Amino acid sequence: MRNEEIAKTLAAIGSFLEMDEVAFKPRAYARAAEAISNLEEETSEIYKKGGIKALEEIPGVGASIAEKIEELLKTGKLQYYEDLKKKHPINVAELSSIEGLGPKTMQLLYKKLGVKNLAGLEKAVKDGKIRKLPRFGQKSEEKIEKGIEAYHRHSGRFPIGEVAGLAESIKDMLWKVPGVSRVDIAGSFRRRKETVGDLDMLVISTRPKAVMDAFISQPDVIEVIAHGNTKSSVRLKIGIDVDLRVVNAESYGAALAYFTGSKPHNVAMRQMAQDKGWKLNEYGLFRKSGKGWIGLAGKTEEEIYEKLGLEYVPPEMREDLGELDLAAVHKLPRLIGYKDLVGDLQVQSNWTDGANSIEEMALAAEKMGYKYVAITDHTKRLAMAHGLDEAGLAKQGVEIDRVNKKLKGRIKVLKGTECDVLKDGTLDISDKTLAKLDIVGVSIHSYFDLPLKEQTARLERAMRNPNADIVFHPTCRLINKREPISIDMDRVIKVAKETGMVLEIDGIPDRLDLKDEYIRKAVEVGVKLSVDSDAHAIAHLPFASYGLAQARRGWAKRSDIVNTWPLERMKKMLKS
DNA sequence: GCCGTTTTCGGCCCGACTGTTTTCAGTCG
Repeated sequence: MRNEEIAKTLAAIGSFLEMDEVAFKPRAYARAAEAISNLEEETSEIYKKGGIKALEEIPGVGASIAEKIEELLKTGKLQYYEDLKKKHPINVAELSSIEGLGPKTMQLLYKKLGVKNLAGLEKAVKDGKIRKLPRFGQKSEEKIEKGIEAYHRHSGRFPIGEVAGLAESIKDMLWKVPGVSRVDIAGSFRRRKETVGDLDMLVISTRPKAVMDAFISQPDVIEVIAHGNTKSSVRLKIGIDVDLRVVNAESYGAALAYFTGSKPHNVAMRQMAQDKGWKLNEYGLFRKSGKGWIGLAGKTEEEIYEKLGLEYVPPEMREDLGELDLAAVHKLPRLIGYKDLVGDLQVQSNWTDGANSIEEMALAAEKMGYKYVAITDHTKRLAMAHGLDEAGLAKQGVEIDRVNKKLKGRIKVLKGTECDVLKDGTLDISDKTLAKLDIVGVSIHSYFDLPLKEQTARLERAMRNPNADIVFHPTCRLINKREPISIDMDRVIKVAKETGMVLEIDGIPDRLDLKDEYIRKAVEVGVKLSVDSDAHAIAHLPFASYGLAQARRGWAKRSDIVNTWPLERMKKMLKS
């Protein structure tokens, strides 16, 4: 049983318990569900390795829930859950994906109208039955109807690179509204999570109404979900929701921290405030004084962290994954900066499937401020990309020599390749040819569905080739499109450590591969990484910044990323 | 049901918006 299914089951239990008005347990189950769905490793693997004790190590999972997970893993069923389902024959997982529908509403719809699932809900809406329920009216019914439409249109999260342009354009639009003196995009976007579910915008304005009106009348708005004085919420054509909050300057920092999240990070922060007898909310940090509260901080995020005795935590680290412990002792790692790259180690040219010539790519890389760029075209197995063979690589080398001569002193073009890893782990270019190149990236483009053991052995063999330097996009995933290959990443990291192999963070928005969690594992054991754009055209070179964001989310320092280093040092680091 | 540098009992984040109510419950983030 996969994590997703376990999480869904636990979440459903939480909802059932909420219907029964059980105290505190619903949140406990919801938290456990959240924790499971955020795990990178499969719970079944954790259980296989460490048994029930290992399950209890998962934050939010205690003895009781661990037992229930064990039952699910062993039997594929859970009696406790089955009993609850018998009591409430409601498809909670399905219905809870409808915006605005919580456990209490589901229960009411079931009791009064017999609604058990989405199909039943759609029928009830169609028959106009919902508006007649107590506490319901025409508007509530319409809201549910719109929720159903939205569900059919889009359910899921967007890769951050796909909405970045949109987010920035809304920000620009808000800036132009009279009275606005600051705009930020908060939420998971600010934390640079690989995908975002919605966008949270924050503004300071002397004229809130003007901002709200401008916001809800943007051309792309297809629905206004909420429209108040301090908060509005809209749904855009592409299916993403955008929230906007207007706050005053005095509490801007508190609001920015609050709406940046993550939720667990915020909860932990608030707990810290509470432990001091203080209160932290989106308006500021307060201490009690007689009947009222006195503000301690709120204008900036920095002063809130400081008052709580914490080092300032960069947004990318705010996931409650240990950063607050380090912040409390002022030992946060100094994360790699967004301007620290001096080269790009994966770039394709029009010698294979790229759009631009080697010289054009080199000049564009120079404009990015880089000192070097590796041309890494595909190799022969990738026929669809017109991959190069040994002779092709030799010919390309001559052209690179020519460009280097021309651009001498401006930028250095490195001879590289994105060499295909064949099914058995051998490379599809001869060692003799590879040995002549500056940089050999290896990557998998076929047989994505080999079993774990075989796939891991395949990549390991490629990594042990003495000419191989970097593993490009190691897990081969495409966000929202293709699952990562089944591979033992602990093993890959270990082999990288042993062989001096570099692992890549590919910055293409729907790759972001390695992902943050694996980056952190690699960084912890001292495996070196590269952050590349994987550009197939000049316009793609800035993709590296998405890779940098993930590097920061993986707590990488400048020293962990080889293409922040000067050329000679970087080359020395590479194998042979 | 979980959790712990005030711990193994007694706490558990908190406020805005909506729709339908005349004071609040439900949902969301």
